[in-house]
Amino acid sequence: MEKILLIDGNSIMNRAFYGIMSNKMLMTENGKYTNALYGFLSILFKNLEEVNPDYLLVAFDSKTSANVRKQKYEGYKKNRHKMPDELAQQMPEIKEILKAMNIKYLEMEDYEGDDILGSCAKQFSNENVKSYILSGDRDLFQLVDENIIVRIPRTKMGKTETEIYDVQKVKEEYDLFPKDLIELKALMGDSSDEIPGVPGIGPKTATDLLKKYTTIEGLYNAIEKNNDEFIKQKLKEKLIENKDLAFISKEIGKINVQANLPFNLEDLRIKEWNKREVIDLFKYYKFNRFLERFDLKNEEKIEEKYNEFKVDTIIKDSIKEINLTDKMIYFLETENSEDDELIIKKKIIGIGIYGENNKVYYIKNPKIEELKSLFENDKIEKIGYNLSEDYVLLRQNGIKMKSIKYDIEVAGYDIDPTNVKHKLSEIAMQFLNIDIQKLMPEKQINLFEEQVEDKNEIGIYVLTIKNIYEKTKIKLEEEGSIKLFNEIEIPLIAVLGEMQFNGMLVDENELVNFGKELKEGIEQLTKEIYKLAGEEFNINSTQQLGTILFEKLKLPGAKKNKKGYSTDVAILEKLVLAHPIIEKILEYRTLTKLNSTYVEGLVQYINKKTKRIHSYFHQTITATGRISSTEPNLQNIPSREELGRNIKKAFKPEKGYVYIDADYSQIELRLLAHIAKDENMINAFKNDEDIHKEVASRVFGIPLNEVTKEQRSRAKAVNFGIVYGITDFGLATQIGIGKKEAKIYIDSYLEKYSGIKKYMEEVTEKAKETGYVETSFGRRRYIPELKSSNYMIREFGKRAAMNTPIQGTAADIMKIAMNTVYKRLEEAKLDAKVILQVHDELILEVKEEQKEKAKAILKESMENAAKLDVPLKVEVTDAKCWYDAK
DNA sequence: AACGTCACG
DNA sequence: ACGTACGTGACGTTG
Repeated sequence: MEKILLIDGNSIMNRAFYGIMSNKMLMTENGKYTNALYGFLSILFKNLEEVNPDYLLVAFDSKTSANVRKQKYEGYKKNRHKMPDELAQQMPEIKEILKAMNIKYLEMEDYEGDDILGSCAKQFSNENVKSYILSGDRDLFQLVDENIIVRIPRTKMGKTETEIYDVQKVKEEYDLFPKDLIELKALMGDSSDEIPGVPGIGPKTATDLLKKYTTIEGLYNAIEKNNDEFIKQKLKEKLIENKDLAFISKEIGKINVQANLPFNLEDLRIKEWNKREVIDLFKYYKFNRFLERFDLKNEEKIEEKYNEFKVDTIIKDSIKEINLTDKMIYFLETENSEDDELIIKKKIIGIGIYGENNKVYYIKNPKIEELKSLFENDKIEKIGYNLSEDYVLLRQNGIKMKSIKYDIEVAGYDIDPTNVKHKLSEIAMQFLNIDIQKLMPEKQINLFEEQVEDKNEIGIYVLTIKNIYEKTKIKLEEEGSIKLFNEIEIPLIAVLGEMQFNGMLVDENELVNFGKELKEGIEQLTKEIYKLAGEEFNINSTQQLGTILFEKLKLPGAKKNKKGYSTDVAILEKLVLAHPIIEKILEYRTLTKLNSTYVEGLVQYINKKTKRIHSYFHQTITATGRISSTEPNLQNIPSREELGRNIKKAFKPEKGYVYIDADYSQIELRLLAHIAKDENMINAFKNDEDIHKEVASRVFGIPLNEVTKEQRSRAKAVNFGIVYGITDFGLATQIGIGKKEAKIYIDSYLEKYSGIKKYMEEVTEKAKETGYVETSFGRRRYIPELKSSNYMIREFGKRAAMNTPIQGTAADIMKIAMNTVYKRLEEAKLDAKVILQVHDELILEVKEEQKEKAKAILKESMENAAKLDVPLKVEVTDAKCWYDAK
């Protein structure tokens, strides 16, 4: 049920005035009284908090509103003290404050505040709204019913408390129902409002009478009919004598709930404040407590900051008019394009360039030649946001950006790679604590209702970039990440841009033909599965499949997940022998995965003009420093299974070119050996041993030449597990053994490779102390999970702490290698392009005659990317398609 | 949008 | 007694 808070403005101002005055007269410097304002707002905030209403109204008495009742009885409020000046001054002021807070208030000529509140409460009750009337006046109790509650604020020892009157509370206090209070007032009167009542009758007598006769009508009826044996003679005389007064009193004491309200419920819904205005008023009245309470001080600081953000945008027709000497902070304005020959489907439509003193030059539709001479000038260092996208945008206009100096998005990532913020507005919020949307000029609408462009938007982006640049640079230096940023990440931007621009040539026919085979298989399998299931269902629906397998076919080993039965490979593989349908489902899954993700999924990304797939390579996504690939993801093209590997046959270089494919052998294990400084493992790599076999020999305590295939494979799983931050459960499920056995393997491993054991202990310990772990190149990842109160989350934090330096250092090394390869290929002026990186694999597309040179450069660059206690080993092949590169 | 599943290193 | 190996992205279903 929705709630409305109805406030008796005069009554609460009155209470606030006298309540606060008794403590201390609040005043501003120029002698204005503010105590009633302050008190009113205190009471308002407290009640808003406690009631949490959906609607809100403040009702005031108007100058003439008492006249209606005065006409009926001239003594009504006749001798009431005039409002003291100190309070009267504050009445218009509270209304100003209410306006700024977007709170509706009302006064009506013929109705007193009470009448307005009563009318609202009764009328909105029909709209299923519960009313909370806030007043200092107990007259309002007559309105109380199951949907109307009266709240009376009370100051007690300097604290404001609230008394809440519902039907029961009224009954307890008056021994009468709320509606009977009208009758009560008719008899006993009300001295404060000067309602006469029947002279000589007090609360006790009145209540007794009403309990017998309910209403004054009932009472006088009884007297007329002489049914009045309980009424003493003297009392009876008083009653008869003052009958008129009693009825007049009833009439003027009764709150009018029939007022014709000049608004509807929805108009009263609580709205946001006009913060600016509220701040100004609170500052003027020196309501510091409220400024603090609503965090308006901070708001105030932001306002100041926003003022500092005033940008002066100067329109120029040509880039030539701008005098740039050594650096350029800029923002490219783009719009989406339909041109499906583009690699990134965006057009450059403007550029903003930082001048000095918050001046930004803006050029609409810059000429390509001018952009070219600017961006290819290596004397001018480029500072901006998401430069790898700009790189490609310019590249597809024939411009090769030189001298990339600073990317604020990459900077934010290097400061904290778990930052999920990538939009410029989010980065601005994070580092500058400003909402750039608020800085944007209001969009103007012209006669044709088209939005008029505003040069200032670009100006604001540029200024934002400049300020984030200055802020993050300091942070990078403080955290010791500046070297990583300058020497690894920044040079990589162009390489990633090149990779996206180059793309990978894909033979669409080959892919589509493979898709046809898959689809035939899928069709056949679908029929067989329906037959084996005895009905048709959606095989792709894990829910429907679960029902078929575990309810209809009653197969064993059902495991539940959030949505029903689990049907993943691990579960299904255990059931292969239980029912022939399982094998078909597994095969169906393989084929549909290949078809939808790798045939249909890839085909749609083949560029119409280049016939290539140009994936994005993201530098600011992963927690460890790896890059990621999207639209499509070329880092998860099937490789492990033969059928899936066929996809790679469609990836082939242009005629006259070959792929050079290099991958790091065991890079993560090598790094584990190096970082942990484990002698046994370092020696194994120095001697170029088969590491899995070597581990099997030590862990199982058998001579090298007696290690079986099975033992080697288990040792391999242990090696992987160690890098991930092994658990007995994880290892057990991976290789299909029991938890106990897995634990024996792990313990034995850690005993034989004690350096690794020590490293795992130390890295988690240090991470707990400092809150972060680091790679060998100073890439930092914070691991707040280590401080979690949740055991699972803490354990996860430990595994991340163990894994990140290894995975992350491998990522750093690959990035270094990529930078070197790119540079060396350029220097050697080879017809060779970097086209793909898959974490430990790097692929070039090279003119056939130059393949040996390129091979040597690739291998050397990768192997010498870092000097470690173990050699880095790289295996390199050339091939006529990706499939053949093994 | 969340979830389950599965492709990769 | 609990629920677990690290890091990703894409697809289909479901609500």
